[in-house]
Amino acid sequence: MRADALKNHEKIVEVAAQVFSEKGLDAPIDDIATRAGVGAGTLYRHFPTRDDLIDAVVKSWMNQIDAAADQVVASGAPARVALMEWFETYVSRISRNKGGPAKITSAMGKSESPIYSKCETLRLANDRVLSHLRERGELRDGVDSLEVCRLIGGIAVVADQGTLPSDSIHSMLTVVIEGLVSSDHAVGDSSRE
Amino acid sequence: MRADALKNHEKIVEVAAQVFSEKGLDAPIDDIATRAGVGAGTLYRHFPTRDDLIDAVVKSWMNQIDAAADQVVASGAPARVALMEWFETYVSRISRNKGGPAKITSAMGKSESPIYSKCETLRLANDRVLSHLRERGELRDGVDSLEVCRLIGGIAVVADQGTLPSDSIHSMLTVVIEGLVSSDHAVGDSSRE
DNA sequence: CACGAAACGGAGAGACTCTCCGTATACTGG
DNA sequence: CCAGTATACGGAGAGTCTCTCCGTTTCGTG
Repeated sequence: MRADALKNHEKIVEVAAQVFSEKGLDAPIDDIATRAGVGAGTLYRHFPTRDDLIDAVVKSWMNQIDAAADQVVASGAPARVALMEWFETYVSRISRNKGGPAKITSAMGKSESPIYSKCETLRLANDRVLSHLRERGELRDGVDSLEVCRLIGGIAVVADQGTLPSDSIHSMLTVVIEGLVSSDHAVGDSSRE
Repeated sequence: MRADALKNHEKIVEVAAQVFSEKGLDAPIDDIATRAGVGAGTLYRHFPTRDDLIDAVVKSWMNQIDAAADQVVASGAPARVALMEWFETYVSRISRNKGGPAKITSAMGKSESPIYSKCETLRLANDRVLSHLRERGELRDGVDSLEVCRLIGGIAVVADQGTLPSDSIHSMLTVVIEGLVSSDHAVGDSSRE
């Protein structure tokens, strides 16, 4: 790769991250090109589709997902607490940019998507958390990791469009979590309201 | 209203229903105008925004929602069965057109939306089903009707973008249902897999 | 330093939304 | 039945965005 090409590549990703966080993932591509000081043609050569650009932007914070999952597993917290913490992290990460939940969740399980590898990272992290709880017998049978990702993704998508009361996400997550934990693990006192 | 205006109004709604079902709710407005044999100006005068048009199209099948809810209530089925039937109806109705789940669920609770009244119909129907089950003590405490609509809407949104395995929706609904039913109502044999 | 490959950039085509306003048509009173 | 007017029509066109094409510029090597 030529030096000027590399410089432009980095500049575009940097600016895209900025613009995406200001205007959401639907921000005009031309805006990004202009603000990066390159022509539209240059941007499209580096990133043929919008998803390729998103992929590059998202890459930087994806490893935080792994760390969060590992931490939840290591904490050894009971299922309800662990899942709530993990799911809230999951939702907040994919919701970092407006339009993010829809983009990411719709690419889940589609191996041809440019952002598939990021979705895999999410799914595998989720899998680690679920497997850990399953080993301890705290999870209902027949729970599939990909479906849980979609379920949580669905909540994030809904939350992303229009402003929900802040505790609304929490309530929805509670329902899902109750649906996931094994029924022979009674609800603790504090969880009931 | 002048006779020609009325005729155009009806024609536009009829064509829009057709086009929306072919191309989804994002179909070009101009296409609808052309196929209805009117100018763009005419269409926009009748329906200033896309949502106004969607509202008119959706109106026709919204009463089927009420009927479905009433039937589920009248059947007296146990919570898990009743909810599954109701939620599957809910999902399939709002998914009739591509883009429908997102449109409808994002307008949920936003009284300024042109399709708010349709969302209210959905929410109230859902409320009837939930209230009925709550009276019979089959529902967990603290379940809010609007949040359940959003939760199911989230599943529908995810299902709407990209083709999911057909039983995937069923599995996700199962999780939500398990999270909604009261924990002192044990799972029946057939529901476990 | 010169030359070929690599990269640049912006003009412009195509798709879509939405408005504006000159023209045409339906209704009403005489 | 025939104005006259309010109402409605329609499509040209401006604005926005995406994406491509290709003439021009720049890099880096021999």
